[in-house]
Amino acid sequence: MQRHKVTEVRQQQMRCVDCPIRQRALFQVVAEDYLHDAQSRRTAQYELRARHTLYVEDAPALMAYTLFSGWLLLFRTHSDGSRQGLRVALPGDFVGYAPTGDSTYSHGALAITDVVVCGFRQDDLHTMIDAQPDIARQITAIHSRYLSSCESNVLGLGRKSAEQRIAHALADLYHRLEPLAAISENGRVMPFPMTQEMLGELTGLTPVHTNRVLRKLREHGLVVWERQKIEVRDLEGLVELGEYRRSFVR
Amino acid sequence: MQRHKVTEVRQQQMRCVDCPIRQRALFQVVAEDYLHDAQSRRTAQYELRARHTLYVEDAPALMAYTLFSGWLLLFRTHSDGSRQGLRVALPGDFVGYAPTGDSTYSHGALAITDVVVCGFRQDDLHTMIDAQPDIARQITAIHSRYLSSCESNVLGLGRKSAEQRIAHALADLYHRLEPLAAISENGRVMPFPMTQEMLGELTGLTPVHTNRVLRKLREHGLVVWERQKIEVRDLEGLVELGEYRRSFVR
DNA sequence: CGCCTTCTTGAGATGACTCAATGGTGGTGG
DNA sequence: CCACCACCATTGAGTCATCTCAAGAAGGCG
Repeated sequence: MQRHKVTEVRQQQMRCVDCPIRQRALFQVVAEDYLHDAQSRRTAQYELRARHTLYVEDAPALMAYTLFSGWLLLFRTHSDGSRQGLRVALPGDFVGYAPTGDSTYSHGALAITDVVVCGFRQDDLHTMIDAQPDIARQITAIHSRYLSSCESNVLGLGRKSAEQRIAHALADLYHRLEPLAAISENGRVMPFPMTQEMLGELTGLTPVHTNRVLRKLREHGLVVWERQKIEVRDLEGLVELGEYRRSFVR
Repeated sequence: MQRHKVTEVRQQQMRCVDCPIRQRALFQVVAEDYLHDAQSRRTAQYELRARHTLYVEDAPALMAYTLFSGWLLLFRTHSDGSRQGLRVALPGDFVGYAPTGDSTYSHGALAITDVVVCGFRQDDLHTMIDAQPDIARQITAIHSRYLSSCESNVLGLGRKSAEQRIAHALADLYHRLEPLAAISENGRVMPFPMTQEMLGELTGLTPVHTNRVLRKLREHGLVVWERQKIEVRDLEGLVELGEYRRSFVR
């Protein structure tokens, strides 16, 4: 437990870019013709600046989003104002889905970097699900992965040391960034637009302790923190320390 | 983090009671005729004794289960052998679902009490989903609730004190037992078949500290622990301390 | 060029853990 | 029917991981 207060977050009116779906992360298995149908629905592309929120917890869940570019931090807020990170969403991820029309978001979503998303109205998604069982299967599959990843977080926060939790988080991001071709050629440097404070929110640590742990990881020759980047010196060691299981994320 | 070792768990061959579905917690919105179809599929009722596992993490997820009677503890195991509880499943809950045929269980399920479950083959569930979008919607709704509850656990383990976490867990169980008519008439006593050790697993605490926290809660006049029972003296206080939000569970 | 955010390090406090021992309680077998 | 045993709950004493408060250094941006 910790009571560290978090830097304030700005709210921003999203600018609608209003162009059709470019990517189909959500729709990989959907037939072309149906995808065409999806495009005719009121989906739209939005831009959001870093440090602004895409949606906030407990608000009516009107839209769900596929992330096109940038990173999002999904989080829950504690009564003392501190944030607990739940998951980092990367390009291709599908966030904010709610199963019924009257649901609220169970968490907030904060733009770590500038972000482009494709928004879907939940109503439309529900209609699509009823028409296309494939989509339903896909959404349950997505939810299962998130659930599994969330369970990993519970295990980590409940049982693992700070070092293990950070190692796990970094190994996770590395393995999820790899298929996005976001890792440098030699496989050592990954982009890391989060602050240490955010990494602490994700792993349940104070910024101060996060920093100390990163120093330890550097001293152990596992990773080196650089502004906006992390050099992974020993991926195997990171995976092993964090007890990262690849299968749990995607 | 804690390294406390957990008492060993027995494996048991499940006895198949081989009688048709009696309850339809999973199928509340499914048309009667389809339910009939479901009964013709190879669903079966099983009994499992307390302290035995229904399924273990990483095993191929062949079956999913609707819990008829008894309590289950869903958990993940840490490399040091300690267990982290994820959720207590109560009668009516649907557990062990996997979205694809080749998935493995992301967690284990341990019988807290003697238990009766109805087992479904995942293959059959998938077939049913494809035929009946309603079921898909229902499963996504169930998953969304579990996900939300899991997110609450992450928030709790990351940000809340031991007292708050235990208060949250007890408030949660109280509110979920109420609709099952499991609370005593005066609304004060709830059945509590878990050991303090298990409650500690669920809240990320050692048995010893769990005990101390329960003493504090008693001294504050919130709850009184009795063998197999908990007397809730101040439900409001419990909810407030644990920051329990009813909507997050069901 | 100066301010603001982020990172870094030190020193001390504290919540939760570990080890250890005692006391109930219910089940089981002689 | 009683005695024993296994499991669970309880309490004490000491340790350790992580937190808090505090201050300084290092970049980036207007």
